[in-house]
Parts: sequence; C-alpha cells; structure tokens
Amino acid sequence: MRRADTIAEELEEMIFTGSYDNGDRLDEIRLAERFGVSRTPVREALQKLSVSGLVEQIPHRGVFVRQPGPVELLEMFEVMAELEGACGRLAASRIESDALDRLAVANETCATVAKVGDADAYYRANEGFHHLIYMQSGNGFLEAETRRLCRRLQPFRRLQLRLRGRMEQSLSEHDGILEALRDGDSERSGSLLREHVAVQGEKFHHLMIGLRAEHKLV
Amino acid sequence: MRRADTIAEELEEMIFTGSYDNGDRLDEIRLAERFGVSRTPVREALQKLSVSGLVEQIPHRGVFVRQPGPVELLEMFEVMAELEGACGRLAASRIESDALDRLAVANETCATVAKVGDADAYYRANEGFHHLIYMQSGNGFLEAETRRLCRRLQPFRRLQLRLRGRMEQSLSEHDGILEALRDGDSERSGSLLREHVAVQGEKFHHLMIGLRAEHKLV
DNA sequence: GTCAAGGCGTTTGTATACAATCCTAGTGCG
DNA sequence: CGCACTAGGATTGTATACAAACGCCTTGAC
Repeated sequence: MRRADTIAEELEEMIFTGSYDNGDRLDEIRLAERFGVSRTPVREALQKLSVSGLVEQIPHRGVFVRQPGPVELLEMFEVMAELEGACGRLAASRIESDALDRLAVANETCATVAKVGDADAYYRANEGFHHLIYMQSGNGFLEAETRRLCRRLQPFRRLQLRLRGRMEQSLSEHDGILEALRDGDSERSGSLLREHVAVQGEKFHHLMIGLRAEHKLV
Repeated sequence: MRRADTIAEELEEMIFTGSYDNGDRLDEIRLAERFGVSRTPVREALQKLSVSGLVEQIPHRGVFVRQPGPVELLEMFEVMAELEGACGRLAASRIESDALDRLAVANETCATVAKVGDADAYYRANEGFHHLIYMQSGNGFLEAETRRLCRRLQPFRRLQLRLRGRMEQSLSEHDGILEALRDGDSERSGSLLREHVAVQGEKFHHLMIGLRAEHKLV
C-alpha cells in the first residue's frame, strides 16, 4: 500500500484514540522523522485528514488537530440517531427473514456478553447488531455514511456503556427494535432506533458534565 | 489561498458539472500543465478529491473519476430525503418566529419565480428555502452534512425541475411544510420534507429511465 | 498460431532543493 | 517605558529530480 495512506490511517487512529489534544500542531518534519519518510507523504496524509475534518489546515501556518468540542459532539450524536433511525425505517420494509435470524443471533450475543459485564465485549457485539441493521437498510450509501459517523463517535459511544445499568437498558431496547423489524413496522422501527441512539447521546452528555465537574475535561 | 486548494475546488466543480465521464483518468502531468504548476499541488488536490469520493485512487495506476451510477444516485437521493426530514423534524421544535418569517419570504420568492417558469431561478430560490430549514435544525453538523450532499446532488436535482408541473407541485409541498413548521409539529414537518425530497428522487428516476430509452445515458 | 516471459517506456510515489510566508525577538524611536 | 518596525529563523508551499511499480509490446519457444 502507498506509504502516505498508511500514515493517514495511523494518524487518524491516533487522533481518534485521543493521542492528541485539540489545537495541537502536527509538525510535518517531526512526523516525517517519526515515520522515517520525507515530508511529501506526510503532507499528503495531512491533506486527507483535513478533508474528513479531523485536522484544520491554516495556510502558511500548519495543520492543527480539531477534536470536536462538547457542542459538536452532541450534534454528531443527534445526527447519528437520525441516520440510524433512517436505517431502521428502511430496513423494516426491506429486511429478509434470514437477516432477521442473524439479527436475533447478534442480539443473543449481546445478552450473553452483558451478563458477564464486559463493556468492551458488549461494545463489539452491539456494533455487530447495529451494523447488520445498516446493511439491511438496502442502501449502500446510507450504510457507508452511517458507518463513517459511527467510527468517528466510537471512543465516545464506548464511554457511555460503562454507566451502571446502561447495558441492560440497551439490551431491552434491542428487543423492541427487533420486534418492530419483525413486524415490518417502519415508523416504530425507525423511532425506536433513533431513540436508542439518542439516549446514548444523552448518557454521554451526563457523563461529560460529570467529568467536567471533576476537571478532567475542558 | 494555497494553489492546491483552488485546484481541488476547480476539479471538483468540473467533475460535478459533468466535464468528465465515469472512469476517466486524471493525468497528473496534463493537469499540472493546464494549471501551470508542478505535479505536487495537483497531487495534493487529487488526494483531497479521493477522500470525498469524487475520484478513486488506485495505487501505482492513477486516479479515476467516479461518477455515481443510477443505483448509487437513487441511494443518495434517499439519504438526502432522510437528512432533510431530520432537519425538518428538529427545526419544528427549534425554529423561531423571525426565521419563520424569512422562510415565508423565501417561499414567496419561489412562487414569484415559478410563475415565470424559469427553472434555474426556481432552483436557486428553492435552495434558499431549504437551506434556511437546514440552518433552523439548530444542529450545525447536520446542516453541514446536508449541504454537502445537497451540493453533490445539485446537477441531478436541477434536472427534475424541468418536468412539467414539477415546480407547481414543489411549491404546494412547500406550503404544507411551512404550515407544519408553524404548528411546531415535528413528525408532520419531518415526514413532509422527507417526502418532498423523496419525490425529487422518484422524478429523477423517471427522467433517467426516459433518457436511457433514448440512448442518451448508459 | 498462441501463449508466456522479459525488456522498455510511461506513470506514480518519494526525496530533496528552493521559494514564499509567517512568527518572533531585538532594536530604535517617540 | 511602550510601541512600531525590521531582520532572522523557522515552517509551509512548490518545483524538480530520482526511484519504483505497472502495462504493453516484442520476441521466442512450443
């Protein structure tokens, strides 16, 4: 693979996982040294990141990481809820019975894992459940866009699962969604999924306020 | 502004407006000559385009323009409908009275222009109406994403306005949307907007089939 | 005649050199 | 003492040179 692309991916991963704070400047020369290449591929990687909005590029000044602030984060959660709702709405009238079975299996996995209380494992199982629904929307473009935003929100979605009782609540919401999909009820399926994700945003909001009070976040 | 950015914008514009066909290779050297620069800024521009999906980059082979096919286009229209629906849903509970007035004015402009029958002018007036709603969703991220897709679909949305009676139909739908927003009815406002845009997709679909029959499109 | 292998030209990918711009620190004037 | 201006260094943006990979065409063997 092109070196520039791997650099872009690695930098993306580092920004996602919080290795950089908001406003940090990404020094081309330092990065070039760290990756053992010249500035050219580093610059190409930074260009790519600037398009996806992970960094801001100010002409003749450099590129700076742009972590979403609290407001933008909540906005993104809201959009995520709308997108997932759309997936659910469309999936209700398009999903096939074997996909429904796979969805039930995925939900069983969620339940199994939740009993153990492993938040990371639940995150993965939960992701499987949701991605199946994206796919069953029958709209590849919608699926791709939803996955993109999902990935962007990943570290923050993970956080809120650690709240007490959240996994159980999430599970019971899954049951309702599954039922609505079985019934082929577009509106109910869409609303339930939208609320299911919107709740995540609210939980995250609470969490954020708590952390802020402890001066862990700005 | 950086030369590379202007090149990216110009290329984007050219791809949007259909100066290139699907699969055309964008030759770095030719583009460099055309823009009177070296390959470096051209390459940076192409990298950016590849992130937004306008071109596909195949390692060691080059970048090729990637025009959406009929299927993807319909998928994009469907997502556009969902996004606009979301804007409408949120705007219904967040819009302020002065914004409602501005929206009414924008709709009046649409009506005036429609009487003349100028499709291009109607497109612009219509865009003003819709963008006002995006803004009133109170969600900057949603607004930006919706505008992005709107821009991507622009040339195709324009097309369907030329169908007989479409402008009048569009106008009457606007009235319903405006009323729902005035009532603060989230669900109705969202559904009406979603359908308003979904109809555009269907009209476009018909148009496409017609053109296909005339062997104008593949 | 057909298919496979290898060389050559073209194009992409990367490194380096140079130009242009910006930040900063230092100096001089009010 | 403070502010404006300028020179220096550092950093970004662009051009060019070089390396590596790909495709095509030739050539030869079966």
